[in-house]
Amino acid sequence: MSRRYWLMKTEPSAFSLDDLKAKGVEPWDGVRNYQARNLMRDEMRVGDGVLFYHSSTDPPGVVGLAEIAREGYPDPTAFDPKAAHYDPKSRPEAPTWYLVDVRFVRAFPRIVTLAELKATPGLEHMKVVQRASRLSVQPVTPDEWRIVVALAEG
DNA sequence: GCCAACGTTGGC
DNA sequence: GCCAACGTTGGC
Repeated sequence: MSRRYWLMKTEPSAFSLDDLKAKGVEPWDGVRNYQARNLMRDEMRVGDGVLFYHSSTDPPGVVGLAEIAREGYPDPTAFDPKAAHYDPKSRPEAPTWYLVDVRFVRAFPRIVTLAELKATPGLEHMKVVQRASRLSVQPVTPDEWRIVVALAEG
């Protein structure tokens, strides 16, 4: 199986690429969406590439690269009554929610804004450019990956 | 702050 | 199982 590619969204006020750079590796916890859960639990492999996307900021866009550092495992924050994303339906013996660990790779020399993604031929089918795209973990094709990296670093 | 899109919940 | 109401996301 060859390396695959993903886009992962985060609000930088909560967790930014700089935060990931400081930590090195971070568990991507708190995702409570079944499509995103399925991708993290079933599809992501160690070494897969991640476009790191900042949302709910001005401007939103891809700010750098990360990679999958650990494959899917149960999200411990779902079991913790004090955690923000606690889910009593998820139990350790039958977990509902999964996460992966993400490792910092590099920051782009400049942000590739959402507006730029929308204006770039070849990226029309990226989920993130589609209206009201709420999925916080999205697959990216190899061509889309190359185009975005070339925009930032080309 | 607005609001469209979308996922989830709950009444029936 | 349907679907209206509701909550959340996230761009603008």
